[in-house]
Amino acid sequence: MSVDTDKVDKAIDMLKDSGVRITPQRHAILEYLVVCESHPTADEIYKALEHKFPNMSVATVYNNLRVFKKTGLVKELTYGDASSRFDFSNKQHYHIICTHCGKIVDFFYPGLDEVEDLAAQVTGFTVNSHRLEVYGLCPECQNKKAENKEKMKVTE
Amino acid sequence: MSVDTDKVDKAIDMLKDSGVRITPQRHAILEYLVVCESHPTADEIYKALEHKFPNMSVATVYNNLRVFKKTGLVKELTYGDASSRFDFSNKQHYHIICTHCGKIVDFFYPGLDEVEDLAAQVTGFTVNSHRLEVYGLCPECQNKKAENKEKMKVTE
DNA sequence: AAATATAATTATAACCATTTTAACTTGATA
DNA sequence: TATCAAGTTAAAATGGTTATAATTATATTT
Repeated sequence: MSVDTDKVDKAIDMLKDSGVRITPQRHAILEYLVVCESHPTADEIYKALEHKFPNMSVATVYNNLRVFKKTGLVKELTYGDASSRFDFSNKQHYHIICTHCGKIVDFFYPGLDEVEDLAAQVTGFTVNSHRLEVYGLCPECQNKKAENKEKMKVTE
Repeated sequence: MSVDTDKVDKAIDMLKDSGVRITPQRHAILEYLVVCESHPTADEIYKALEHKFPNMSVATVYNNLRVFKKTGLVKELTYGDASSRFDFSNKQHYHIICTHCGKIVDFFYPGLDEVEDLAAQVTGFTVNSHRLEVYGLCPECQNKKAENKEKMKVTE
């Protein structure tokens, strides 16, 4: 709890230093991103806070997520047609995503700087960042799959 | 040309083997994906073929891209709100994307299997695939930036 | 080659995440 | 207190993608 409060306070300070006004809505959105320990969509954030701010607009959520993105506090994970997810992150990390249920789990892996270096050399680009995602089946969905196979055998 | 024709023919055979009917529209979309040597959006494909198929619907383009994706012939690159891009790919490769003009360039980099292995170990997932993108400034946009700085100096 | 069944295509409307707009409110500053 | 910029709100607009239902093409069987 106090760790989270600390995280939020640090983030707030960082925003103030960047000249960003701290409104109650901003504070609440940021706090939720830290506390929820997941990768919520804009709508999830909106719904989670509507009891506290019955008049808050979705636009406010989107506006402020954009503000947070600019400062680097928050990263947006885009998925085509589906909703983006937003990730409050201090440390560089990657995501592994279940292709069956959509669950997202963080993992750490150092040393992809060389990929950036090689890409820069080969293409002539100057490199700023990269994105890596791994796709597969989470343990729960593996079990479900196994159970279904069992059922099939029985009813055969 | 003959290399491309060969690629298309192989892809067609592969589709037939998977029990996919080859319609004129399918053939044209596939051919365009091979020949265009880029990563077109669904709308770009649609526009590129409308002189050949004046009655073709966008839905047909989307439907068939989905069919191609299922067989593994085509990969979808998603970018949140913006249009997906579609990539006809035989070899495993990655993309470097200009954050200024949006240009996408392919590059090769072997040996990210270990990332998959580590992610699987740490998370308990079974891994199928991964996605890596590098972001930066393409040479052209680097030049433009440099030119603008020069201009600033002159008019100062 | 004709008949049949299945799959694909078309045109249109619907969907839904996100952004835009314009009016209004708040907060900081002079 | 007046003023100005920034933030918020509510509603409408945007735009990529998908669903629907009717029509047409394709493959298979007779």
